[in-house]
Amino acid sequence: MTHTVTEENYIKAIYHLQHIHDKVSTTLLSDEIKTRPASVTDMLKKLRTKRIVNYQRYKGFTLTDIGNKTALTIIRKHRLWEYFLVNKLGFDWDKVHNVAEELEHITSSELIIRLDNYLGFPSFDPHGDPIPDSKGKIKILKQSNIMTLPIKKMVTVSSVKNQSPEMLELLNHFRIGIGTKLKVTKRFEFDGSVEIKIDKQTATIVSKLVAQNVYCIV
Amino acid sequence: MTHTVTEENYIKAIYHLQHIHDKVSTTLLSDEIKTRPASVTDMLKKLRTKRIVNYQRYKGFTLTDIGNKTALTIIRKHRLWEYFLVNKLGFDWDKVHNVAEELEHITSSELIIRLDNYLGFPSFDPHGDPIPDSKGKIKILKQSNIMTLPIKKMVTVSSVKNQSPEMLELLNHFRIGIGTKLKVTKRFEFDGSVEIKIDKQTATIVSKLVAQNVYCIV
DNA sequence: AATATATTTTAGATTTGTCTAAATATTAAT
DNA sequence: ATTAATATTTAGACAAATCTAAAATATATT
Repeated sequence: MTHTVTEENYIKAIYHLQHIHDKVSTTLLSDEIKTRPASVTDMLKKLRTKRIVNYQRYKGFTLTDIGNKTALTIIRKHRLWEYFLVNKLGFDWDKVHNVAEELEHITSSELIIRLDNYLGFPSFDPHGDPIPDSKGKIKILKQSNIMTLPIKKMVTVSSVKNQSPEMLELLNHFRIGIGTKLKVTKRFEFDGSVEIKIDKQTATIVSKLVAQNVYCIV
Repeated sequence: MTHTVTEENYIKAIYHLQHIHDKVSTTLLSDEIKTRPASVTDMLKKLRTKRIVNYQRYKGFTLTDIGNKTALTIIRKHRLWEYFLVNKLGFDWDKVHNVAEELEHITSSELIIRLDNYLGFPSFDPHGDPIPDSKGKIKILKQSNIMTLPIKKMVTVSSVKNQSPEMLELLNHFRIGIGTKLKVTKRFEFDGSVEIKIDKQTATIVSKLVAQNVYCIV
């Protein structure tokens, strides 16, 4: 079964929303995709006939097993391309999302097999997000965000939740990236900000918002 | 100025036809693109308003300077991707066209600059076709096809004119590729076929049609 | 439970790129 | 130089994905 680029973008968006909200609504999806709710309804009907979503009018919708599998292959492609862009072409990790957004829709499956092999079968993309393998299987790490970390324990940054360009720019400025080692040295009750030492050296203070979004392996 | 994928395909097709026919007609283009002449007429009007073609109804059309430049950047992308697919991902040279056909429409110009750099600024793609540089400049080689080669002169295969999968499959079978060294040992008047020695070893006979399509540097 | 508010869906229109069939212009042939 | 054949364009329709405005349904409030 093949899908248009638009269909793939809907599938990916539904998958994404299902993992951050326990209920996905037409409005929520329309907001994510930047279309009108009426357009979402039209697309849901189309995806229903393709057996990608379970959908009944006024009763909400979820991805079917097929839909989930499809989403995972799109995400796999996206993250492999991100890995390629950063580790082979030397892009900054905060500049690759939009390009990968286009590359993920290239249809050749041989291309992805070869790309995966060329990259050495990576398990995580440059933002620390897991790359599904060819069967759609994902490696899950036990991670904690900086807010919940014990004091003075050395940890390794493993992923970033909010991946807006603004957030990534900020982290770049702090020299925080995937793999960076750091420890929490102090917490400030007043505003929730946290003092951290990066690579045992410079002490910096990051806001609560940043601390909540940066995840580490303990 | 940005273009849709469809527009880009038209631009590329016009460019291509202009280089193999001295006059390009609506029908010829419709045949190349596999659409109806009526659709071509519609698109020509659209491309005219975008200043990509000079077009007057019933009087034919040509690419403008802008159109030519646009075509060259698309071709540049196509051929860089072909180079990548063959030389980095290990695709066979006869299997890359369709994938490159998709990749050429990825819009990021930074991507192409970085890809070019990553590949070492190649001047020719895996079929021996020149890759326009970032300014659209093309390196031209003096080449002759096997039909016009002097007897017993050692030459190097530099490009293949007809790049249909069938032709490329045939050349693969003969172990003829870009860079292969060969010499003509005999010509047969009867059907125009030619005996060649590849890499000084095996003598093979190729048909007139093959001989006409394989170009070499003398 | 009745009403107000918010959400979702339908109906009908729009844009892009395509099509068919008919009309018009060009080229070739007698 | 007409006529015949061929090529091109117009007119009108269609599918995909979107939109607006109105209708239908669900949820929240009193």
